[in-house]
Formats: sequence, C-alpha cells, structure tokens
Amino acid sequence: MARATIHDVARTAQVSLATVDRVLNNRGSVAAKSVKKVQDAVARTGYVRDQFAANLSRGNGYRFVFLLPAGQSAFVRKLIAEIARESDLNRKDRVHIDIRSSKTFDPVSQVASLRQIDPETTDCAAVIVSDVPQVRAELTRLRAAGVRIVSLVADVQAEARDIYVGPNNEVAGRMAGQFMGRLIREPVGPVLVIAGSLAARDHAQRLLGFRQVLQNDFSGLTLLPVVEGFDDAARIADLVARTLDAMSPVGIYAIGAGNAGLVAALRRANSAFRPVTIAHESTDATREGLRDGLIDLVIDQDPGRAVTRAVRLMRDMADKQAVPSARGEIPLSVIIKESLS
Amino acid sequence: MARATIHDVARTAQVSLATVDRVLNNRGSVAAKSVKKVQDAVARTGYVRDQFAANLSRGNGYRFVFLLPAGQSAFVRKLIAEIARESDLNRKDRVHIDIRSSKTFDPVSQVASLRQIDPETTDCAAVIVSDVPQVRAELTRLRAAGVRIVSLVADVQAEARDIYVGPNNEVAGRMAGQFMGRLIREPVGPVLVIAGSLAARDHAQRLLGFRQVLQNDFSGLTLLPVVEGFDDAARIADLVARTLDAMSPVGIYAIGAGNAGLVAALRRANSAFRPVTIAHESTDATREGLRDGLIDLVIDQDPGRAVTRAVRLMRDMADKQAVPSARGEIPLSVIIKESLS
DNA sequence: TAAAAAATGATTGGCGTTCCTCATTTTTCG
DNA sequence: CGAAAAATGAGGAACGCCAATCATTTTTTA
Repeated sequence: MARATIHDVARTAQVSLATVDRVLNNRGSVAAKSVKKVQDAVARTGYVRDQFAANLSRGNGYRFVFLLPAGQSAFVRKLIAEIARESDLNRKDRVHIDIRSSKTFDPVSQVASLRQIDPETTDCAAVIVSDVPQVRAELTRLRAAGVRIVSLVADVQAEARDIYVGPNNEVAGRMAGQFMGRLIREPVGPVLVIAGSLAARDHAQRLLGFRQVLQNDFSGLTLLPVVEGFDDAARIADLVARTLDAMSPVGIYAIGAGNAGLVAALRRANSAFRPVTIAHESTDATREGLRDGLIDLVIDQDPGRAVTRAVRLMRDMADKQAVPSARGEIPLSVIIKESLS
Repeated sequence: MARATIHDVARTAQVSLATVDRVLNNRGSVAAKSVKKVQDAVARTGYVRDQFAANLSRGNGYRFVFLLPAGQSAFVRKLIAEIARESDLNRKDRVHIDIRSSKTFDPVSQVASLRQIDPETTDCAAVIVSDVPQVRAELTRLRAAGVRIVSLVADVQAEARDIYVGPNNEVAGRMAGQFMGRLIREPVGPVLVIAGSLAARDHAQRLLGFRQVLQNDFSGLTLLPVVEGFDDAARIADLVARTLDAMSPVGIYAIGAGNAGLVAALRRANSAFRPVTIAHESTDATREGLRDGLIDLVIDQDPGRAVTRAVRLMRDMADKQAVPSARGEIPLSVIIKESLS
C-alpha cells in the first residue's frame, strides 16, 4: 500500500541506492544492463518520484517568467491579475513567478526582453511575442540554454517553443463567422471586419477562419476591406462611425482589442438599424456592449484558465516529467447578454 | 531573497522553534502574547509554510474520493477518464484518488455510498448527489467528521458542502433560451423541452433560466409541457418522434443526457423542416448531431476543467489553507458545428 | 596479465517541516 | 510565600530524495 521509494527500487533491482540514483537522475557511469535492471524495478514496484522530497532536497523550486506586452489593454490587465493570483496560490509550493513586459507589437523590444532572461535563474518562460525570425532565434537560443518556452495566447512556429497554451484562433474565427451568418435574420449585405494588426498571428488566424465560413455558408455576406485598428479605441470609434454611415453593414466583427471605441460608435449611431456585432474577450467594454444590446456576442478565452494551464505545464516541464500533462489548447467560450452574471 | 523558514520566524519573534510550531499548528499551551509575537513575525518575514516539507514530514499525502452516478452515460465516462488522468498527473504529489459510484438519481444508494466513506482515511470528497434531506444529513455528518465536501456539477444546499464546483446552471438555461430565440429565424411556435429528471437540481435550474428568457424576450415561443426522459435514449427517441409529428415544434431544448435518442429521432424525421435544437454536453452523440446539422448548438461544461478545479480546491482545503484558492464556478462554453475540431 | 578505465557500493549531510519528549522557566492562585 | 499549573525552550528522529565523496569491484585494453 505504501508507495515505493528508491530503497524499494534498489532492493528489487539488486543494486545499490547509488546506482538507482545514477539512473534516475542520469548522472552517467552506469552499465546498460544495470540501467535495465533499475528500469524494470521501477516498473515492477510502480515507483513514482516523490516530488515533495525531490524539491525539498534540491532546494530550489520553480522559477518562471511571464513576458507580456506592456500597456493597459484590459486583456493584459486581466492576465497580470491572474498571474499574480496564481503566483500567490503556488507560493507554498515554491513557485516564483516574475512578470515582465515588452512593447506591444514591437519585435525589437521583445528580443531585448528575451535577452534579459537568465537561463541560470529561470526554469521556464511563458511569452506573448510576435512570430518573426529575430524573436524565434532568441527563443531557440533560450531553449538551447535550458529554458522551456511556452507561447501564450498567440502561438509561434512550433520549433521555437515547447508548447502553446491558448485557444485555437482559427476555430474562434470560424465560430464568429457561423454566428454572424445565423444571427443576422437575413444574411445578405456587407460585413465590416476590424483587426488589431494582421501581423499578429492570432488576429490573422481569426480572420482566416471567419472568411472560410462566410465564403462557404453565407455567400450573401460580403467582406468589406479589412481595416487595422491597432487596438486604439479612438481610431476604431472613428472608423466604425464612418463605415456605418457610408456602407450600412449588416454585421461587424471586431477581431482585436480597443472595443470601447466600437461600443461608443455603435451607441452614437442614429440609425434605427443596428448591425449584428461580434467581438473578442470579456472586458468592461464588451460587457457593457452586451448589456446594452450593442454587441450580440463575445468570444472569450478565459485568461485565468490560460494562466493556470500554463503554470501547470511549466511545473510539469520543470519536473522533467517526460510527457507534459495536458494539451495547451484552451476552450473558447461564447458570451451573450444572458450569460453575464 | 531566500524564503523564510520557521527558524527565521522564531528568531525574529524571539521565541523558540517549539513555540513557533505550537502556534503554527495550534497545539495549544501558548500564551496570548507569544501567539501575537509569532503572528507578527510571520507577517514581517513573509513566511509561507513550505508545503513540500510539510507533506514530507507528515508522511501522508492527499486522499480524495470522487462519488459519481454509476452508469454508462457519456458524461460520466468522460468524468471518470478525466479523474483518472488527474490522478496520474498528481501521483508524484502524493495525491490518491478513489472513484466510487452510486445509482443515478437514487438517494438511498447515495446515502449508502456516503456511509462507506471513512473520515479517517479521506481528506476530501467530491460528490454528485441529489439535493434531498437524507443526503444532506449524511454530508453534514461527514463534514463534522472532518471530511471536506465538494459538490460537483450539481449543487446541493450550501450548508451541506464546503464548495460547489460546476457551472451556473441557471445561466446555462438562459443562454439556451436566448440562442433558441435568436437562431429560429421567426420565433413563433411551440418549443419542446426534454429534461432528465426535474428532481435533479441542475436540470431544474436550467429549465428555470430557459423559461425566464422565453417569457421575457420571445413571447411568440410557447413551451410544450416539459417531459422527463430519465436520460434514456430509446425513450427520448420515441418522445421526440411523436412530438415532431404531432406538434411540429420550432425548437427543441434537451436539458439532460441520452441525446443519442434525440439525434436518431431527428435523423429519421421526414419533414423538410427541422426545429432549432439545443442540447447539453459535448459527447459523441451531440457532436454527431452538430456535424450532421441535426443539432444547432451545444452548451458544454468541460468536465476536465471541473475535475482539475475540484482537485485543486481539494488540495487547498486539505492544506488547511484558510482561503480556498479559487471560486468553483466553471465557465460554460458554446459549441457549434464550426467549433468541432 | 598487469595496468587503466569503468562501474558499483557504501556512506554522509542536508532540505524544512512535524511531532515527540524532557527539562526549565514563568505565571497563577490558595 | 510556596506549590501547582502553564508556558517555554532545547533537542532529536523522521519523511524521501539529492548530491556529493571515497573505496572497492569489475571490465576493458595494451
């Protein structure tokens, strides 16, 4: 009943404790057949390393870094709050989390921030960065130096990270497309799409998915040229107001942030007719929009969940558990007026 | 930089290690002013108990029990799989999870199962049970004996458990209502609602929320008398087939399980017209329904998330951390054809 | 076959707690 | 004031593993 310890393993393998230790922590200097004996014994006894004892003995715990875009976007603020919470909760388990930031959409700044990460003092880093060559090179360097990399919310090329934690953004776009088509009572007319920046991989993927569905299932809906709002509320408000007047779109899909501008413009619109509007992320602005009937539906990725998942995976990776516990994909949820608390 | 230990606390409090220990683990026999000195020192040093060392020393880890309805419902199967996964993942942290089952919807069997839980050997239990007096009494007894209780997926009266982990089912019903109203191009006509059993608190709450929205926002939609399907596929297939013929409903809301029957009936229906159909839980049956256009939307609660959350909260409670880390509410997600992988 | 190299064994101290026991000191109260 | 009670101090063993060192045995190679 009691769990097996290295002593048990040593005994059933008929080798010394030292040899078991050498195998388990691969310190080398052990014959192939001894390795096998130990591995068999591990299997037979059902030995699982006691992570408490291991950590206690090693002395060091888990040292993680989160690298986020700077700035006051509501989403980032929520992320930071969640990370802080997670940090508190895990302090008793010796988890230390350091939050740093780099300029949004600025690869140069991101590279600089990545350079600041010291492989000696960090086990794992979760980053939100652009998927461009310089950044990838820096990530690869860090990985080679022993820092495990988690790409958060927006993925990068698979070779540059260990795991991605975030939603499937193409699916998000497809969901937006489907709801757009179905929530418009008569799906014919122009649709306005506002992205933050198409250089951001998550935004590009959402657009891709959205387009697919509209083309396939709702050919009556036509896409107006996609505009980039750079997550700036004032700019977006202006954009939306003008498009509403000029084109009378039947739908609006806001891919990125800055939705306070969207809501403001919709509120001011004088027309009796209101386009079906879909946005991303549950924030004050989008919730206000939902509540007042200006936004029909919000596709949300729960930042709390992403953070929890990321920390968990980071712990697993730091524990050198071969198979990280879970997949990093986090589900998307759909919020409508009714689902507001 | 290094984290504070009880030694540090003892030193800054100017008391002995033994006294610190007495205070921290309230073993009594310590003067009020000493208690204060220690508490101040804890605050000043930022001491947080090292859970690794504590567990190692205590020898025992975490002993949890999950009590689920028996039976082969897809949802329960998923739950079991998730619990097993979670159990594996946490084995290295000395978490031992025992899964037991009781007859579905049968309070007598539930009470019997609860009686089997030995307070001596279990720290915490997560249960899916009916919210009836006999069961509540048994839960209360267990809590008094030192077993922390988590109500899972379906809540019970607040006094009978420590925390609820699951979705807000009234909100789920409201979401279903809103989507029902909006996805029907012309929301006028009868709507069929199939519940599992209205004695199940989660089902009753969903119905409540659904009703609210229909009455308020879509008065053109009328509710047919709610039928109970007891999560039995054959029975439900029959029910649906007959209602389709007799009443031509414009919408169907399936509150509970047994959706294989729903899908089968819809597939066989010969009418060109198909009612807007909303169901719960992502299972093989509902996914098949979505894929083939028989179901329009599924409201899902991710069992993996519920289990993860439950285990985490149980660990926190077992650690005697005063404030359990997180709220137990887990988000609902909406699945449509497009969001299928 | 002897010397060098590789593999293995034996042992130790420590990580931060918990949970004891056994003094010793301080406080309380008749 | 003195005896009993309460509070405190001091110390040690244990939990399971890690990271060493040093001695000894086995294997390889010239």
